[in-house]
Amino acid sequence: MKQSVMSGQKGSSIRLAVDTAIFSVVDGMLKVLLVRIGSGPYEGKWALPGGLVLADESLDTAAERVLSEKAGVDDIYLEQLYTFGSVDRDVRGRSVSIAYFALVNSDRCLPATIEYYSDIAWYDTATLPKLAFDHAKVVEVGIERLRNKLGYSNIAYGLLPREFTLTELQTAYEIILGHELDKRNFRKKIQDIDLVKETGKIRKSGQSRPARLYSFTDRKPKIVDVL
Amino acid sequence: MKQSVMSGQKGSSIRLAVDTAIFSVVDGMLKVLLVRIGSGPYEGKWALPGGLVLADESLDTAAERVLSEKAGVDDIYLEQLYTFGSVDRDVRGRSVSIAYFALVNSDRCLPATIEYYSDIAWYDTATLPKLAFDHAKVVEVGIERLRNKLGYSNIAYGLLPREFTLTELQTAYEIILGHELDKRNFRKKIQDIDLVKETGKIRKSGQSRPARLYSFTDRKPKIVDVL
DNA sequence: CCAAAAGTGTTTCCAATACACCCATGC
DNA sequence: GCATGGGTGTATTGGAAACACTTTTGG
Repeated sequence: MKQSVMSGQKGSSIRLAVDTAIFSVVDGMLKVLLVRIGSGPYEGKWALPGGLVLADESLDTAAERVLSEKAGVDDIYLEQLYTFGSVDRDVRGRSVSIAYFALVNSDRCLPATIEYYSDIAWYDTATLPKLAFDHAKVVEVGIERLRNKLGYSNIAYGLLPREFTLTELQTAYEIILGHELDKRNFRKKIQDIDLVKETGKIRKSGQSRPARLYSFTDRKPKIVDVL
Repeated sequence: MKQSVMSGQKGSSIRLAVDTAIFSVVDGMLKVLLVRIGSGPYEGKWALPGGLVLADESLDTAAERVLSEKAGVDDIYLEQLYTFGSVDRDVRGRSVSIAYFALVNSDRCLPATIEYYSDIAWYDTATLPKLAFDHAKVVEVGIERLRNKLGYSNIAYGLLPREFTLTELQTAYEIILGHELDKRNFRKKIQDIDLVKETGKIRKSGQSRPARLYSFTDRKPKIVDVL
């Protein structure tokens, strides 16, 4: 019983991967970015973008690199979600995956939005195809994290463009939470807790009153009681 | 850009470990169980109990096994906390550690409470020694998780004996949260949300009024609005 | 009857909810 | 002048917070 920490066992040679669930609000739906696997036993299946962790990079760095290489996005909101390590999660052999959670602005130009890429696409989270590995679970945990965190943080800055109307902000919240919010109460709360600031600009939107444009007061993760 | 998922890189041979921060409320303090490292570059340093993940066990299983082997505890509250993977977290070479978070009842007989073991001990979280690796960070994240979760779950069942008084329950909350609670409001809330039930028994405690004994209605993790 | 901890009710206040109307613009 | 979405104020209510006294026991 008097052993030292981490002694006695030989190196276990478990493959270590990062997989990221990238969420965005597109066309009034909460979507997640999927890629099609090109070879091996999972060929043709959809999965989250992911890759192996290299020996000389941290987990966060690995996630950023994979995001850039596989999904073509950089500098987006990214946080660690959960680590999955069932023995049988990958038929090719033992692997452990550190799942990440990312958010992109709907206005960002993504490869997936370009026709050319037939093996990468946004999928509505409400109607996902069967996913490889345990990625369905990753998406589920990711949505849960997103819903919770909307309520007590400014995380929404990762989803909206730099400037937006309060109606757009509210709509994003409604889509993610899956239910409607009272307009007056929402605006009151948002303005109470200095989550956003007026830009002074307005946006004309056809035959109706123009809307004021806002931006987040802070584009770094912050804890605030939003709802 | 059209690569498949997890292809192209060779196996990275990163050592994979689990490390667990085991918390308990002892002698009016929030304590964490530490073990002394017996050999190698970290010899003599204190660290969380941990060990390598074996090739044929899941992460949760590895955490349970290590808990049993290194700390002598079984069947306690355990959940995954966060995964740490800085490149330089271990001078012996690249390693990634899946940190776990555990709770034990103060009445459970632990090896650490027996004089014989000089290399395992409960430390007050307020006055920890320097810890090996990034274990100080693990403890910090664990305490944060514990504090948050007390407020919206029945997680406290992991810390209290099967039967306890409401004063004992309140005291545990106060110690962990680090501030006092109003007795009447606390009891009102606790009784509203059927967190605990009366056992019918009472405990005599010297020259004062005997206290009713309660037990948790549920000893499985549950989401409830406690505070 | 005194000490020591258990146990209980009421008032106050603030924040969440519910709800309906006016405003600015384009056509 | 009307259709469209933008923008605001108030009344109600329910829960959190603050607060003090009575009860039961042992010595």
